[in-house]
Amino acid sequence: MTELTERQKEILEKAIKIIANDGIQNLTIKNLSKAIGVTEAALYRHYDSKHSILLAILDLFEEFSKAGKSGSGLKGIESFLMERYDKFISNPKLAKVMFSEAVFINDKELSERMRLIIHGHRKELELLIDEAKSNNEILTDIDTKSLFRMIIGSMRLLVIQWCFNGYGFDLKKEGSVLWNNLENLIKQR
Amino acid sequence: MTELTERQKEILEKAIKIIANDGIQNLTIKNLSKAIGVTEAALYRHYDSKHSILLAILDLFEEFSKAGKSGSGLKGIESFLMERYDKFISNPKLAKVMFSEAVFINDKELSERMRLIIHGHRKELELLIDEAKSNNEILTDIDTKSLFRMIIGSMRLLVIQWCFNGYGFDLKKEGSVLWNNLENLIKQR
Amino acid sequence: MTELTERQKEILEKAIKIIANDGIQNLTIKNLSKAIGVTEAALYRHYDSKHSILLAILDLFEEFSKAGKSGSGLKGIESFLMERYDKFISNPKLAKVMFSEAVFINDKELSERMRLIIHGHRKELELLIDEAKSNNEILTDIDTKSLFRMIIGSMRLLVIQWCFNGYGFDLKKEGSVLWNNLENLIKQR
Amino acid sequence: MTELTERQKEILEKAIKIIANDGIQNLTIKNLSKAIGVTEAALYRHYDSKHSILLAILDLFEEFSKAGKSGSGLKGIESFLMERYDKFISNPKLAKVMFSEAVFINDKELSERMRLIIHGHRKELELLIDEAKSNNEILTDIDTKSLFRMIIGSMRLLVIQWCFNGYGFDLKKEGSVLWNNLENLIKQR
DNA sequence: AATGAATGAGTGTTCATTCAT
DNA sequence: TATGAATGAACACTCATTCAT
Repeated sequence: MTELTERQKEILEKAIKIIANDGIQNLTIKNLSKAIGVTEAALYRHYDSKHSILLAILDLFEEFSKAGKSGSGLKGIESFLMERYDKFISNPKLAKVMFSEAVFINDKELSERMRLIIHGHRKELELLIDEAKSNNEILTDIDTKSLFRMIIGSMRLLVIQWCFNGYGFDLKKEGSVLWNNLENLIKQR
Repeated sequence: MTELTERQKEILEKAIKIIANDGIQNLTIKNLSKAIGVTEAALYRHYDSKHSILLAILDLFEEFSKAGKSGSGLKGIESFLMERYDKFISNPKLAKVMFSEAVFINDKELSERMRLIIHGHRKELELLIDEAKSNNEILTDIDTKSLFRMIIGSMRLLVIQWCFNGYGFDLKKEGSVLWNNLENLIKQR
Repeated sequence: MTELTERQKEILEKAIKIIANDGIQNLTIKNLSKAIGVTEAALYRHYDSKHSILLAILDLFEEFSKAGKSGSGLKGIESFLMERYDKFISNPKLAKVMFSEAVFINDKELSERMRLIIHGHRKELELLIDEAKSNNEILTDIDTKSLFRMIIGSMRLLVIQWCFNGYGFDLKKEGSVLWNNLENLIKQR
Repeated sequence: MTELTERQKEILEKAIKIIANDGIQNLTIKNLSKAIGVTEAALYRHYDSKHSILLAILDLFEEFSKAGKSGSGLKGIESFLMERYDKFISNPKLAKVMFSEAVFINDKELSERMRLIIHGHRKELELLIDEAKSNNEILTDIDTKSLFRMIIGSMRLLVIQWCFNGYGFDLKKEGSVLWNNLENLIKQR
């Protein structure tokens, strides 16, 4: 919420990079300060603990994954997906960290916040799915939960594959193909 | 694949439990030995390093996720999924760890092995998908990659939800519903 | 209460020595482990924190200052004092630490326990003073609080002088002189 | 003895407060600057090190405990005590710090100066005691050292009790009672 | 097969202090 | 006069591992 200083932005960016590349276990104050090129003590001018750095990363998640609310129903689902692909492309490392839910597992406060963010996304998409059903745009005889799992599950797997392949393919294009195929399947014929 | 002693089995079981509940960061020799009820030094009688314990967990993964090869084509896909659900139910903690790919991220050897296991699964399922296409059991105008992402992606998300909900719903039943819905969508009409 | 191991005794002894000679501020795990001749980590086999080492020192205080209950009334007061002088002589460093109440000031738990120990001593001595009054052994027209302050205050100052003079005089002898003088003053004539 | 600026006075006052309340260990530049409401760096405009702040506190001690030289012999002793009680009441926190000799123990220069101040007081009072003896105002068969220990020891204990009780009783009144009682005991009859 | 004691490297964090602005 | 940013050393403590018993 509060404005971040340049140093704070740098700290978060480098921290995300470390987590994405080498795992949470390698996010140490020492590694982080080395990556930035200052001493360990210097970090504490900008964040008063490692924990607060992780909290700030979660703030970034939240900011990052705020929807643009463009469209409703079936169109809205597509926007939801495509917007997310765009965002992931704009910050691939952050995407990788976001999809490693285990990252925050060992801290009650962090994992709870992560849970809330994910929960928010689900509610948002389920709403769009129900809208699309009401509009008779998609099949109504498949339960919303299953549709959600297909849509988000396949997207998640695609993004994970992209991350673990070193971002080596065009996520947006593959994402479009995936969605077109899925859309055709669930569309009301 | 040498036989595991009782103690070794106990060590792996407790290690998996710790990772699943509290994250990799809390898998320390101290925590592990405490969970088992021996001294830290005692662990080294059974495994000669923490690294080799993690390797043994990956062996378990491999063992665990070996397919029973029952059926081909569409029937094979269903068996593949249902078998997996059964296995996850039989060892929920291991399931949780398996789906946290970030767990092994910070060790080249471990993450490479993990990658290979996942790759094996993909090849296996892609084969079944192509079979089903050849048999004209499922739509042929959807690319195999997309089908794979839908099938496995939705399954993964379902299992993750199950894990993070504390195994609080009937995974097999929900998995069946999910598959039936998806099967109906992709079946040749 | 629980038996101390040889190492634990050594740790406490060296810790007391450091506090007595160089102040609480110099009681660091590093200094302490160096004084003992082991690594810092080794200390944690024997006490699980610096805090618990300080608590153990307070246990020692308590043990140390338990009265032998020899005598009542005026005789009891003398015994109380002489026993204490004997104890201080038997462990001069501990005496020095005991008389630096500020040592534990910055820890709620420690300072509270210290307070209780001191309070116990006061009650004990006040009882003896009141007994001596009842027995008509000492003047009854001086309030007990004042008598307590004279007796214990002068003893404390003597011990402090002894400590800060490097234990350079005969505490027992000086203590006897002090007490004889004070006794003559307060005795019923 | 150069004049202190307002800021310097404030720094010393807050430093004394911190030492009195939370112990020397909590007198850090960070805590001190926070208490004053400036940055850590700002302190160094006014004192060039933590050490020199402590030295300045000792200057204050010296200033603080300079006798008014009102009276000689027995009257002088009373004045000595009552003046001190007045001063302690006027600056209770400083009193508390002054009676925690361990505060300066870990610095050769500081502890030596403290020793000298205390030594000065002793000489001063011993002079008065000897005067009172010469005047035949007090008993001459008690050695001066013992008298000193009774007078100063009991006063010290009273002040310490006052400090650790949160200054919760009337020090002057209790001090008068104590002295009257002691005076009656040692007066030539 | 297990223990108690130890270790060297590393953990997150705080210390007093400096320096450019 | 004061600040924000930095530093090197130290802080209490934990890590995986070793070794004699």
